[in-house]
Amino acid sequence: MIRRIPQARDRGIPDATVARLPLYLRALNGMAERGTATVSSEDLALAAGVNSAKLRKDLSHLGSYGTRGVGYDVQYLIYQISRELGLTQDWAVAIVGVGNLGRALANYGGFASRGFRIAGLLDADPHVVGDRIAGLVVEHADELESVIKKRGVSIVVIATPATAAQQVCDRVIAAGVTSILNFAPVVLAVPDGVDVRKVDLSIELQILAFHEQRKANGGPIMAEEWPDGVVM
Amino acid sequence: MIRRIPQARDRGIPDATVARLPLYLRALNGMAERGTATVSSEDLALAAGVNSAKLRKDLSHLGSYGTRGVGYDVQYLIYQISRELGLTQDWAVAIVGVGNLGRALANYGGFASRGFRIAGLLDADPHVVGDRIAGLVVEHADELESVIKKRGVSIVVIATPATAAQQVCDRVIAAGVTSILNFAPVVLAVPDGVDVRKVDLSIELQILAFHEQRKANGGPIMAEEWPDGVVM
DNA sequence: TCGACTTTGTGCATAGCTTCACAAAGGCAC
DNA sequence: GTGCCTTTGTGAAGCTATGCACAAAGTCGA
Repeated sequence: MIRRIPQARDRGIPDATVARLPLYLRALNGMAERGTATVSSEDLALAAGVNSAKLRKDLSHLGSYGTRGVGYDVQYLIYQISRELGLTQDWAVAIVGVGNLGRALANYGGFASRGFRIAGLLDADPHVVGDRIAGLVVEHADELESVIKKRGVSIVVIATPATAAQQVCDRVIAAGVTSILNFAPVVLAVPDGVDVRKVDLSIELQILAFHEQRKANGGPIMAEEWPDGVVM
Repeated sequence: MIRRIPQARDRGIPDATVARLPLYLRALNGMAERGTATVSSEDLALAAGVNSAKLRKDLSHLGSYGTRGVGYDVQYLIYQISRELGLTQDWAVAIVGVGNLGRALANYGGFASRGFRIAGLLDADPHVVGDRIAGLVVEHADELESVIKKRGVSIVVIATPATAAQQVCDRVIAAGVTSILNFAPVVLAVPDGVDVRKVDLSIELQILAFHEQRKANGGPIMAEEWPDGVVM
């Protein structure tokens, strides 16, 4: 779950908008690569898979960066969104837990290109410590606090088994980290002021199963359960 | 004209509720393992990391399964939520793209325990085809349609590079699949009736970076001073 | 049986998000 | 400049989600 942070009154950008900005950014980067100079809200919305009114309202929270009758300058908008998201600076990220998932994350190219630098890989298993992955040597989990402090890590990714997650979480918070991305299937308990985002692979499948079952049953309302409140 | 009135037993369950049911289910499973027979909304909400009123409202969409003065029977509630999510049946899942992420997914234990059976691993790379992962032999992507049809695959996980994702998507839809979990960083174009859920690792980090930047800048007060800072 | 106590299920107010629809603003041709 | 065209930015309306607060419904001891 995401803990809400008190936001600026004037420039408090809605959470729903923040969650979509990376989407716009990716669509814009694709356009920039293809040499597109300007783009209308209609076209950008299409590329990002949202409705154009929503896109315009989202962008209006950042400022008035479009030109009426023309659209948005691709490069300028990339810059503004990047700045808003904090991607114009370099973020040092540590990944704790170098199992299959941790390795996948370490090798994922989408991080480096967006200002996220993997500054440490840590694991508690002596058999894994010392391995070289994505150009980094895996360090022992005992080094967690020192890695965080020495390398200025401000975001930690937890990719450990569920049983270890809370302990790792407590330690990184004690070491001053306030942003955590959690892949372990547990609800982490954190004090106020710490942001936790959770990615749960099995939850997504369960949501799909729910909808799939519904399709298979021939519609949203099963005859046997037809409610009294339905009016014809 | 049919008008749907939100009500207990109405099968139209809000998306926000569906997204939380797996969370409750996990908390309940933990309690069942520890031998807890009944649980109050207060305690279950605590374990799932939500507010107890929200939990009760969510559960009320499934039906009236609690006992006032006592709480919810853990086993019974597990059954009801599982049934609602469609987890009492077996789902055959195919994973396309056996890179680091595909391997991580294939080895992830959280699937099998919830009725998701990995029925196929496919990849286009001849060097990977034939590898044995999590008890399955990787098959060539050319076999996609036949694997889907022969093994009754109803959910496909796309863990390919971005460039291959849309093509894979088109093929699985043509083969009759209507539920897709996409890990590739692209917006998939799909016809009506097809469900796509997206997990994007870098988006989550970008959202964290946004909040982290806010904290670092001293919070709401500072925000007011940015707007006209940079001119292009 | 009764009364005290616990906990659910939900009406209601509020907050947040989405979408529509259009005036305002800019470009462009002449 | 003037008029026309395109597209933004946003007020307002409608919809969905959240959380409070409490009546209703149950348990339990005496």
